[in-house]
Amino acid sequence: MKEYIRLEILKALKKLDYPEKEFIIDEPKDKKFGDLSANIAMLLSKELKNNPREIAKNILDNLEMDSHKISKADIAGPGFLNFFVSDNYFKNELLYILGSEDYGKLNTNYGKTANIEWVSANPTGPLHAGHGRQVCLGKAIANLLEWTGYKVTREYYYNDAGNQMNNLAKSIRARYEQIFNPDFPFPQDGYVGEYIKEIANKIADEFKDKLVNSSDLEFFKNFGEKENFNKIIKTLEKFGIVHDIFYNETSLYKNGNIDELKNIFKEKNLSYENEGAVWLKMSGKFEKDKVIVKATGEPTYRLPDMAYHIDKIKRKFDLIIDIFGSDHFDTYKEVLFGVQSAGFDTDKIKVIIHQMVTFKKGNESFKMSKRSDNVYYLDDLIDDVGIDATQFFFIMRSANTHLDFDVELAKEQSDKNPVYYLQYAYARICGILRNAEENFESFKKFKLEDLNLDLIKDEYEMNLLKLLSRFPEEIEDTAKTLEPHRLISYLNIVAESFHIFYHNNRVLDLENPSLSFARLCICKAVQKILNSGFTIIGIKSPERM
RNA sequence: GUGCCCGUAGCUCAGCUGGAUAGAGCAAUAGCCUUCUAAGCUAUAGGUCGAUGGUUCGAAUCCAUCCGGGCAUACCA
Repeated sequence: MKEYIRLEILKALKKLDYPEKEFIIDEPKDKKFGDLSANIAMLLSKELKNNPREIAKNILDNLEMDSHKISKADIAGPGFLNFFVSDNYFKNELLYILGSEDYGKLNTNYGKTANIEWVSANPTGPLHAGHGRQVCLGKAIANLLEWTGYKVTREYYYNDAGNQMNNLAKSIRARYEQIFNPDFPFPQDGYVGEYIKEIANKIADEFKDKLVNSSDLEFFKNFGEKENFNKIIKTLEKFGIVHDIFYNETSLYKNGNIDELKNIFKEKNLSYENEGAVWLKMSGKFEKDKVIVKATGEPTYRLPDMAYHIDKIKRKFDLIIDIFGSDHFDTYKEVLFGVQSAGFDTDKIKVIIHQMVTFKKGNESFKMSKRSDNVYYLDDLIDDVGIDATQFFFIMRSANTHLDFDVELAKEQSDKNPVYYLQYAYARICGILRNAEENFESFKKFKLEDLNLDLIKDEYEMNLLKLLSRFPEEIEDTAKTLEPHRLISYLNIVAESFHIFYHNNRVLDLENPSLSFARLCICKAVQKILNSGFTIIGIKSPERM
């Protein structure tokens, strides 16, 4: 509809010999200004040295609108062109919603491939609550991309060769040794969580004291990695997240990609040795050059990260998405810089940075820290508030603002909790449909062809239809910006409008079967949109609450 | 110090490709259940959009400076 109006306005501009200019067509906040509004006249006013209202009038006089689509157009305020879309347009859209399998599913990106890499926590321990934000964001974004036509590869990258993993090995070994000798020293920067002891106990159960005084750190590392990964994957499964590919750092050594990249930097004279380490020139874009290979001969995380991104580029995805917390802000810039220096195009890579999360129980807020023993794990959070509330709370705010996660509010099984507002609307509709199915024999024989659209005229009904027809556009916007919280705002308005509709219009009425059927159809359409929306943002559609 | 993010109602936050009277949820106050789920609806109250300048027909939105908070600034990842 927006496009239609835009085209017609452009035609009118041509007729008037006005210059063509980019302008905005948008829904005005106030309904009295119509369904859509264009600001073209104000934008032209300076160039034409004329009063915007007069320009608007000229445009309006030269507009030829199809009355089936636009019932009225007028001028208001400083020179807005306001359009009133005809009710029939929305009613036809209702038929379309009811008739199509997945209204709002776009084919904009049909045939394209996307890779989304997220979570990517190293297997040094279970996911903590703070990880939840990117876990949930990534899940929603991956769904969203699929909904717009992308073939999506979900990927998890982890470092299994670095210092952190050595640290894990040492920590587990120390806990294991302590079982037999309580005085065995624990490494200074070791991981102090209880889960390390659990892993140590498991080793002791299986191998008894055979590994005491063992220098086989590799064994402890592999054992720990496997244990931690099982836990991480179990947590992800609770969200229904399944990664297609787990990509580990080690494979980049095995296939020679890291050596190859090292050579590219050397040949291009972008790296140099100093104090035994290899440094990458950051050519003034960063404060100083960065180490890519330590004096010990071990690469820092940067080099494998760069090699990994180059690998993703070589796999020819049309879109490559990374999700990181803001604490990785600098590293991703370094990595992209390195990839570019090596001669690869990073245009396809989009990085989503989310800000940190603070958790609040009542007035007490607490932060995540792996160093402390007292960690709030993602599993704990899920146990506390449930999977849907977790998913919802993590994505209901824009990723680039700090998130205050109110655990008490999320736990609340009541009207206070914003998740239930949405889900309740859905459950209510299911209730009505059940009622129709069970108690009103007469509706069963109605078919879509029997729907009398003339019976829909009430403002609450029309309001809903207008909202529903906006769904595809909302999907497109949300997908373009990769900001799932926008979709939540929209679904909120849909739910609200439904509740108001419900309150004012009795749906099932034996005296008025045709009207009841019409309203039932509206309910079904709302149900479809809500269900699609919930599926994308990643929460359930409960039939009863 | 430098880079990035944030500062909007008592609290948590939407709104930001400039547009008409700044929105929602929670909290507060007052109403609505013999009728499809009251996890709902209705109404009232609540604001110098951090501050100051600028850009223009028009700024919460763009620019500059300043103030406040977060994150980063490792031969950890």
